Amino acid sequence: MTTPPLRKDAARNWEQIVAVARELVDAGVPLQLNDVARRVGMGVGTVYRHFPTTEALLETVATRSLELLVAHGEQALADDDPWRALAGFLARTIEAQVTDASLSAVTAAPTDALPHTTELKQTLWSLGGRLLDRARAAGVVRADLTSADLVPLMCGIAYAAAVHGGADDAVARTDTAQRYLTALLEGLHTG
Amino acid sequence: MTTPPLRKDAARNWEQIVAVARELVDAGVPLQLNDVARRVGMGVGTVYRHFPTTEALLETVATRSLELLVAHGEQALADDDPWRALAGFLARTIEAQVTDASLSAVTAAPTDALPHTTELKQTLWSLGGRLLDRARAAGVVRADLTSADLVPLMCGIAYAAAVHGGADDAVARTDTAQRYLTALLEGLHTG
Amino acid sequence: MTTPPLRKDAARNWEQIVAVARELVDAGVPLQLNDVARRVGMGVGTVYRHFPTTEALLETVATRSLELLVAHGEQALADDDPWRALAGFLARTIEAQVTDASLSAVTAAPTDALPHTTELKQTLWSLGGRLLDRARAAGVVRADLTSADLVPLMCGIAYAAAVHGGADDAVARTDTAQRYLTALLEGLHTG
Amino acid sequence: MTTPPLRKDAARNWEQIVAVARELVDAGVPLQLNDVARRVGMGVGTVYRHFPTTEALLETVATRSLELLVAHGEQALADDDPWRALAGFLARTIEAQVTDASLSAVTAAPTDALPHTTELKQTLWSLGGRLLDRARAAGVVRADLTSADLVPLMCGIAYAAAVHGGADDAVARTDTAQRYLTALLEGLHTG
DNA sequence: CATGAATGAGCCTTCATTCAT
DNA sequence: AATGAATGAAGGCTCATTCAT
Repeated sequence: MTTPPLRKDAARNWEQIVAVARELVDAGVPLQLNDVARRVGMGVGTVYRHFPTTEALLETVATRSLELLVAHGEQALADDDPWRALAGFLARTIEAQVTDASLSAVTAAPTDALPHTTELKQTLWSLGGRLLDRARAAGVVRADLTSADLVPLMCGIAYAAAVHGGADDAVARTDTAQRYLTALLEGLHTG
Repeated sequence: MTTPPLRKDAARNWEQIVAVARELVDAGVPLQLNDVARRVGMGVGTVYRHFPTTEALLETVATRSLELLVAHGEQALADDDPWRALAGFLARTIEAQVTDASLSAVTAAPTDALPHTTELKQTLWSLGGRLLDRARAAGVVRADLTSADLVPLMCGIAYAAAVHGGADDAVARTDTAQRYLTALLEGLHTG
Repeated sequence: MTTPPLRKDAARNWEQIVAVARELVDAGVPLQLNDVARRVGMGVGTVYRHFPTTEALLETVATRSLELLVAHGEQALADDDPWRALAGFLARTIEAQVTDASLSAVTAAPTDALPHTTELKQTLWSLGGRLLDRARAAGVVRADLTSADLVPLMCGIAYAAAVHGGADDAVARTDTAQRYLTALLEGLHTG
Repeated sequence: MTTPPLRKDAARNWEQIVAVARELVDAGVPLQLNDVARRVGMGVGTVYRHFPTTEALLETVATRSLELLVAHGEQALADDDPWRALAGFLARTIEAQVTDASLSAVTAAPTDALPHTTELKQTLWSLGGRLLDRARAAGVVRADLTSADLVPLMCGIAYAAAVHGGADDAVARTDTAQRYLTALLEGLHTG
């Protein structure tokens, strides 16, 4: 549910705004509501009506990625192998973070602008926690790793890949990030 | 050498500016040259004469930490145990990053304002590279880890600790960071 | 007659809008048509249809007070004692002004948005004028006081009480205003 | 002391800003810092440096009037006749309020932007209080009139004159105001 | 008739940088 | 060399009013 407003034309505007915002995010341009408005060719007020703050818009852009991750997390829980399930989930998370700049920003943010974002994040952390618990119960992961570490570690790896790779070349960044994740997982793996 | 200008009073001004900037950095306040000038009780022009940009001032604040790390890196090379030398060096690096906000910013920056900063960073990366090479030669570290990964990984861990711990409580952040480093080193260690 | 439109549902809308507006006025919140619409749960357009401007709505809110004052003025004319009649009328006027923020605004305004408001105000000034004329004819009031002074003086006293008393505490403001009126009347009284 | 900054050119700017602001105030145009800047032909920042808020500028414009009133109040204290002293002081106050729109605004404001304004206002109220006390001690004024009533009453009379006279024609407004003051004083006078 | 999305002028404020004194 | 006043682009946000649905 991405909660687009009801009226047909308003919905189209909403879509357009988000689309332009996504392009800007992908291009590494910091979101500015006035700027977005100008690019979409709408009045500032329209953009403000749909997204009262930059954060609200950014979170909306990040929503799709969050939802995909949630979907994957739920599938992962069906995996018999607790370690494979956890590792796969984390790999997907990293890939998404590195690919989608809005996701890394929203993930690292301590507070959210939209309730929906908070829900999604909580769902996601909870899925991660369950995957981690299963792994810990199976004795395949370091005992001192808690579910509160998952998000920071994923953010850290994505950040490391960004520092390594510069702003451009998402592919290279993805490779680097997966390499870092592999090393880290090696360190977290037990049994 | 931190390149203080020659004349006595100018040198005192320089020191004062850096001192105030360090306080601001430690307090988490973003550096603004006008702001610094007001707090030091000098004209903006004076501050601009010494530090043409915010980055120049920030790098100057970071210099001490960089120098200390270099010093430690050189000592580490004297250590007989290649793994212990590398691990110790990285531990110090992380601790410094978490403790000194200017350091993490300068370290992650792709470009430098001051030539001196570039030199220091290169020296430091080179020391890290040599420590890594020794460890690789001794077969105690994953072969796919290159010296270009060291900085990003350290930045990533510091970032992860920041995401975990929030802005306050440097002690808790340090603990977290060391825990993350331990896990990562476990993954990098071989033999 | 406060001119409510004819159709039943439209009339209900009209009532609701005015009711909410009165609450806002009483709470000291500046009227904004958008704001009112949101609070009433109607579209802006509906509110605009009924009240083309903020002033129109404000005047409508003030209408009840104006009508009550007119009623009192008519009763006052029946009083045998010209001075008591005038003084009583002014006391009521002041009380209303201090109590009802919409009234003071509408009273002091040089122009009106609604013809009905203009009528009411003229009726009221005319009543005041007749009360004043009677008093002057009886020689109980300063000769240099004209009917054109009545409104300004009442507005002035209400304003004075507001300056004295701050925004809150309508009771204290009423007391103050009556005290000021008493002093002024003492000055206006003759014979 | 109107505290103009020290440097020669800055002082000239300060003067120009205040001069333009005074014109705007006299013309009944609401002060806006950007607007003032444009009219003076300066950058916005310059105006903001001198006057951080609209209120600060308005109070600066009002300062001259406040100072003149203080001066008159001090002279009034030298008058042997307590009633004449008080009445004269109030007459001057009213005249200034009616003539200078900045003064009436600043006088009625519950809080001040500039400390200097607060000082001046307090000095003025204190002078008024002393004149009132003398009159009360001499038994020539109503006992229930306190020094806290002086300001509100003066503001009220000025407001009444404004309601009566409309925006233009300061002369007519002054006459009206003095007439109202006369009536009020008659009411306050005793003995 | 009712709705409420869209508009965009207009106001406010900050801050990096320059340059006259 | 030091000072700090001036600049003005840039960005943020609100709100009265219109008009397509």
